[in-house]
Amino acid sequence: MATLKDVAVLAGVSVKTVSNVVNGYAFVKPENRRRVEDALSATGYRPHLGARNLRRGRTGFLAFVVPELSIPYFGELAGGVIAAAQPFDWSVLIEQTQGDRERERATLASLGPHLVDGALVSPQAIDAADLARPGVPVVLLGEHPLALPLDHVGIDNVRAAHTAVRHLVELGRRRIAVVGQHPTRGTAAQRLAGYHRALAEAGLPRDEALVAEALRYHHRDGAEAMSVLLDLAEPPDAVFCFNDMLAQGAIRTAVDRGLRVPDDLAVVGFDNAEHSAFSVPSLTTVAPDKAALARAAVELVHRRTTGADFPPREVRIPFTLQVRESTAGPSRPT
Amino acid sequence: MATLKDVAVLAGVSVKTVSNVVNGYAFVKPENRRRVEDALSATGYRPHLGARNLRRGRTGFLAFVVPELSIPYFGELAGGVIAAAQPFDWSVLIEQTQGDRERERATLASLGPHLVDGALVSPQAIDAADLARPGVPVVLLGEHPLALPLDHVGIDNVRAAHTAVRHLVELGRRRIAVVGQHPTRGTAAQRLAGYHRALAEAGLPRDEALVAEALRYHHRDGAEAMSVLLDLAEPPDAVFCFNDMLAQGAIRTAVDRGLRVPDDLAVVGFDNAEHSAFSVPSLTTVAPDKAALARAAVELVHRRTTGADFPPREVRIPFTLQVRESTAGPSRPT
DNA sequence: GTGAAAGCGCTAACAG
DNA sequence: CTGTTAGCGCTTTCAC
Repeated sequence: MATLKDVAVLAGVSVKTVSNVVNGYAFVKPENRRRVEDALSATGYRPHLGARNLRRGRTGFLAFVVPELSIPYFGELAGGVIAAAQPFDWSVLIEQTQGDRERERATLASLGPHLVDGALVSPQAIDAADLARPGVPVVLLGEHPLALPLDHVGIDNVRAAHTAVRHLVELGRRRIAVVGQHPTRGTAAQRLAGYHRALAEAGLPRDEALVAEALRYHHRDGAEAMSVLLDLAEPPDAVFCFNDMLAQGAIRTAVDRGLRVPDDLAVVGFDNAEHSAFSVPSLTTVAPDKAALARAAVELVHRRTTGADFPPREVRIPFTLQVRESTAGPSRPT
Repeated sequence: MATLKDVAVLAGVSVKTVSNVVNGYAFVKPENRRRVEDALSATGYRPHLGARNLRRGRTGFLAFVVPELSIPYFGELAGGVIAAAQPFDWSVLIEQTQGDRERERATLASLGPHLVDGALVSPQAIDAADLARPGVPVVLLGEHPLALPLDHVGIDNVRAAHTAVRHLVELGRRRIAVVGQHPTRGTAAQRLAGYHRALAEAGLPRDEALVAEALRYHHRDGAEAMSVLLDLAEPPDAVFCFNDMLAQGAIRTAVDRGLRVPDDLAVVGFDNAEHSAFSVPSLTTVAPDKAALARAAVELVHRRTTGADFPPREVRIPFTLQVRESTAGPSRPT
């Protein structure tokens, strides 16, 4: 590979001049500029980003820490983050933690300024003590487990859950269950709060038996939780699941037991995975604006990396409730 | 951040000695080793990977070039690649091309040895002329568009398609359609060949009207293609889709038209997305061993980066046909 | 065993 | 406007 020096020798100028041309510095003698440009294309020169960044004191990388890329929501979000980071000349480094607290801790700890300029984190299991700042700006994306003074970009989870459950109430459902309660996940607590608020407003009693836990938020977890709920003496007539995979798993269990969705059981999900618009039945779900989420998070962490100093920001991204067949649809022909 | 030099000064030794300790060089005087280790933990030293790699002449990065991370198949694959790259101390750089030929070309061209040590590529639209080697080892993953002498890791697409279609034949289906034909995608041609072979073996006629194109392989494309197929004078009684999203979209259209799956229309997909085991009906699909795919590809590109010289390798990863409700299930109660 | 010094490819002072 | 030089943080000869 050609280096700056090679180009300089070929063009008969100094490295500085070549560097000036490469970096678009305006004041270069036209004659020299031409010769440099010729040499540039003759050698097929490409700057060594590592060396440039070493010199500039930046790394050129942004970390995106997620539980698993195989969860469609994070896949979609990651795509958005990569796209949003491009204008800032950032390459995105994706780190998977499997939602494991120890790995989240280790990952965060390893994220020094040597490796990345900043980080976007969707923490699952981590708690306050673990979030010792890794020395680079961190913006929490989606999850915000703690009342910590950290930048956060997300939707209003309490309000979103409230909207979802109120929708079920308005459809006349009385025994509304929830799937996805989680011991440490901050958004789970917030969504549960929104659920409780909606119940209270509707004058419906709380029933702890209707709150089902899920640890991994995959289809299987939703299916299993639903199974337990349907075994109750008084099974629910509706269920609000904390993500779409849980919801699809829940629907699967309901159908296996011969229930009709939404007639016997109405189901609401969360995240609006692409699939949910096409499933049978299609899934009513809370739809955050994922592209806006990614963009806002990248922009915020960028401002931090420029040294901007302001109090921790809480950025709220809009969401909508996508009403589909799993709550409002025609009962499917049999 | 502490540098090697800082540590050296604190420990009262030279940089070299510190470097030796950090890199696990055996012969360091115990006394010095202790002092260095103390200084190391006192300063919280972490090596600057960029600088190390600059010096070592490697980048520490592996590129993974995909159309879109929001496609669950690529999300799952990316997760596997990240995991498989870890043992080689590689961070994975994911590049999205949106399946666009120009962006694929540009991405490949930008992948110099300055940026990454190697690349894994799932090319969608690119053709021979564009695959001018970017100067680093490239391994094709999944797709292999051309009869080019390049390393390739994938499943036997002809055989996989043949297996899928034979399954439909054995169920007694006679008008078997295909969704996902594509002008440049190599795997599409291979899957079509497998389809034709299975038809021929069964003594079924070819009918060009039963071959539907799809450009983006999302749900919507499958839904639209299915719609056209169902409008035929003689609509199909089975359809083989080139990925699971197309298949789910096709099912959606069938259901919307009041057809029963699998009774009126049997559907087979490709990729075995996690979702397909839980959808209603669950989807019969070709299931490649994705973890093995990722592992084999990473290992192969690693061997290339060590300078190993051997003729282009073709690595075949096993697959299975997951038979589920969309072909063999009970007709769903109505 | 360890120190001094060179240099990976690049940019930023600083002269000129 | 352009050349020279130092140095980002690290590893690696090469002496000692």
